[in-house]
This record gives sequence, C-alpha cells and structure tokens, in this order.
Amino acid sequence: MAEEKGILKEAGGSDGGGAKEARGPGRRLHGAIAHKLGTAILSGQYAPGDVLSGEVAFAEELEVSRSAYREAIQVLTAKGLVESRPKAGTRVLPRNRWNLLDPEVLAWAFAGEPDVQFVRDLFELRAIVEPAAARLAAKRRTRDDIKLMKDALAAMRRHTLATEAGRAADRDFHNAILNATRNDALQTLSASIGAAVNWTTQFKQRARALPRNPIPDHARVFDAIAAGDAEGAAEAMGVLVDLALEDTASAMTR
Amino acid sequence: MAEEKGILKEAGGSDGGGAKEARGPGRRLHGAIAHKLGTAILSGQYAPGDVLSGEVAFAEELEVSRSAYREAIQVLTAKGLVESRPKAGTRVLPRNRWNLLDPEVLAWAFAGEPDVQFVRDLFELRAIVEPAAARLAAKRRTRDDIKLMKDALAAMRRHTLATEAGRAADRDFHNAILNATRNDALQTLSASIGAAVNWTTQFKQRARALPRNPIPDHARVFDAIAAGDAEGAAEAMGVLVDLALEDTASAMTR
DNA sequence: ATCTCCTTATTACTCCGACATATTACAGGA
DNA sequence: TCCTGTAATATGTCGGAGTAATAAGGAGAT
Repeated sequence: MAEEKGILKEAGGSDGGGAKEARGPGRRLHGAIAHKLGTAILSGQYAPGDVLSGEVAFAEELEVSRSAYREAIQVLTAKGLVESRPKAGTRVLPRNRWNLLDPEVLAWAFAGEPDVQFVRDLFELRAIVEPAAARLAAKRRTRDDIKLMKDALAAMRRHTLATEAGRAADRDFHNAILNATRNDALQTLSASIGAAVNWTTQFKQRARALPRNPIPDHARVFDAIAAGDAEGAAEAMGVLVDLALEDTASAMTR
Repeated sequence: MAEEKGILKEAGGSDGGGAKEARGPGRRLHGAIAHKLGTAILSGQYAPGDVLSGEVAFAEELEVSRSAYREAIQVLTAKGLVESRPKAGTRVLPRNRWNLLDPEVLAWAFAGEPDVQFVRDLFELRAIVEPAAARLAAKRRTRDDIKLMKDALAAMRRHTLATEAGRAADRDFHNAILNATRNDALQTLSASIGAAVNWTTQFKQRARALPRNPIPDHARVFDAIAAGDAEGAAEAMGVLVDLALEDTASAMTR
C-alpha cells in the first residue's frame, strides 16, 4: 500500500534519458492515470461495487494533483466504468454498464491477459456484423472503395501479419469494407472491431509463426464484393471470421 | 455572441424555487456543459475541424470555472468528439472518430431533430444484430430469461407504447433477449440499441397515436425463443425490426 | 528561392488551496 | 419501530499561478 507510489512520474529521478514511463509526448498525465485505472478495472483488480479511495487520498498516493485525478475519473465515468457521488465516493459500476466496445476500453481489456470468454464474445459479434457488412458493401461499394480494398490486400501480400505494417493493412481492409456500407453506425463499430482484430491477431502471432495463410480468405471476400455478389461476400466473410476464431482459439488455449 | 451567457446557471437569480435549468440533482455542472457542447456538436453547430474558443474564453462565456469546463472537455474527448493539443486548441474531430454508439452520444444525437439518414443506419444495425441475437437467445436462454421476457411482454400489454412505462417495458424486453445471449459485447450494444429504440419509439408516437399494435410481433419473437426455435426467433425478430423501421420512416418523413 | 533549424509566443496542462453542495449516517423524538 | 432533523464527510466548484508542449514565424544555410 505505502510503496505503490511513483509509477506515473519519475521514479528514480537522476537518470538522464530514461523516461520510459506511461507518459510520452501526446500522452497527458490524466490520460496516463485513466489508462492505469482503466486497466486495473478491466483486469479485475477493482471489482464492480468496489469503492475507490477518496480523491485526496488516491491523488496523493499516485503523486498527482486532484485536478488531474478528477479529469481521469471523468474519462472513466464517460466510458461507464465508474460513478461518483458526493459523500458516497467513486465506485466501479457493474460490468453491463461498461462501454466494452469503446476503442480505449477495448485496449485496456487487452492490455493484460485478455479474458478468453470475452474474446469469444467479440468473435461472435464479428461473425454477426462483418458478413452482413460485406453483404451491404457488395451492394453499395464504389470504384474508390474497391481500390482501397485492393491496395490493402496488396499491402497484406507484401508484408505479413507478423509485421505491424501487415496488421495495419489488415485493419485497412476491414475498414474499407465497413466504410463501403455507407452506414455511420457500422463505421463506428469498425473502429472497435478493428481494434479487436488487431489485438487478437497479435495473439495468434505470439503462439505460432504463421498458423494459416490469410490471403486466400481475404481475396475471396474482395472478389465477391468487387463483383457485386452480396451473398457470396457474406458467405466468404463468414468463413474468414470462423477461421480467424479457430486460429485464435487454438493460440489462446495452449 | 455576447448574449449567449447564463444558460447553465440561474439566469434571473431571485426566483425562489425555479431551478429548472439543465442541472437537476444528480446532474453535475460539468455534465451539463458536456451535454450542451455535445448536442451542439451533434447538431452540426460545430462542424468537424472547427476550433473551439480557448479554455479561459469559453469557460468565461459559459460562466463556469475552468475546472468544470476542462472536465467536460475530457468527457467529450473520451467519446471521440474533440481533441485538444497545446497551442493548437480544442478542435472537433471528423465524424468517423465519434463513438456514435455511446449511449450518451446517442442521446445527444436525438436531443434535437435527428438526422434521417442516421436513424436509417441505426435500424440497419438493429436489423443485423437483433435477429442474430434472437437466434443465440433461443439457444441459450434459461428459465429466468424467459420469465423476464414474459414479464416485460405482459407489461407492454398493460401499458401502451404511448406511456413511459410501456416504453420501459419494450426496452426491458429487448434487453432480456440480448442478455440471454450471454455475450458481453452484444449486451453492450444492448444499451445503445435500447436507447435508439426508445428515441425512435417516441418519434413514432409523436406522429400518429398508434400506428400498429406491436404486441403480436413481440409475442411471436417470445414464443420462438421460449420454444428454443432459433431460426424462427431470428425470422420473427427480423420482421419486427422491419415493421418498426417502416413505422418510424413514415412518421419521420411526414 | 527553397529548405532547415531555431526562437518565440500561445495554448493547453498541471498544481494548489479554499469554499460550496449534496448525501449518507446517526441521533433524537413521536 | 418508524420517521424526522441534524451533522459529518466526500465530491463538486471555484480562482489563480506556474509549467510544458507545440505551432508559427524568422534567421540562416543551401
């Protein structure tokens, strides 16, 4: 308890260039606090119903000002993780109040060891949304959409999923499809699902070098969408998600 | 510009009990500011790329402290609506960065006259997610789930959708289905979709008294889920969403 | 004339200390 | 036992001061 301090700010102090804490440029202090608390909550370190220490006490423990701490709490509140009330304190909300599809919350969930069941839930959502999105994309895609998908696919071929560039291309591909639906709500999901795909892909790579060549699956989806074959696109995407789930599941249970 | 002030706090000042502003008990000041700015952004009053006035200026204009204003900005930042950087100021992000499925953002979107296209997008999402959810619910529902649905259905029969109690029962029914899927990601969508259903239902009621008796549709879905008929549940839910879209569309275009 | 590097001004960021407000918890009385 | 009023406490709000980061503009070199 008493030695939990100094995580956010310089711990040692005199080492010249080693500022490798959670605070880079572009990462504000309150963002770092929110990240710390967010991962702590998502990892189960604070359970729903738990009451956090008072503002003054907690801010002092973290060695930050009350303002910075409060702003971090506002972020968590905005994402449905906690709720603050005068006199009652700040308590962690039940899990069904959490905005699990918020990209940042998703990142926090995957910061530690991710819950297997939750990964399955995300794939179930992908299996529902992405085939339907592919169906719509096949109907509504423009020439520009097709070009974006083609470029992303080519980039996936060049790099592999083992590289960050390859994963970025993978995300671009899925994003291009969801954007082609011309549906803002689906595009919002795109960011969340894209993040999930990214994390799970990393896990796949962590386990074994290259579980399966993902290009053919993606190419089938692309061909169907480019051809305007709605049902074919939906089916191909369904296969793609199923295979991805299979690979990820085998990578996580070993 | 100069006369935009005094909206958040007491305007007159001497009226004894008339505090009917956007600040009830349980609604903090920074929440009210976030609401005000959020609705302004969602309604297009601030376009993506616009830069807000500086902290000091804007806080002064709103007649609130900088702390409260900053905490409100953190909320908007957490929902992807704005981004703040030193020297550059706080600017509204492009629409594809907005967390449109965040319940609060959704509420802001429906605070004014909602965009017709966006409502169509939401129904398209419902048409994708809810039938699939009904399919899963039919497979996984427990006796408790069935009881919750049955109770909600009964409540819908007693009250009508014209009453708040009736709409709450409608939400409970859909929530019960999504909870029965035992999928946390889908349950998170539940909150968003539930909110959307709520707002659109209000619009339906606004137009004509009772466009259609919704009970038979809901009852069909319930029967199929209770019987464990996955495909039947999916199909019945598809019909329900289609009819709801039809009613809402005709109510909005008149 | 174009580009690079550096200086500078502006803006958000962080901190501090004080007071106001809301809500829980407890004590007292019916 | 239940209700009512009171007091304690944690969050909420405020104002100001100082720091750090960054975009813009200017000096210098190519």
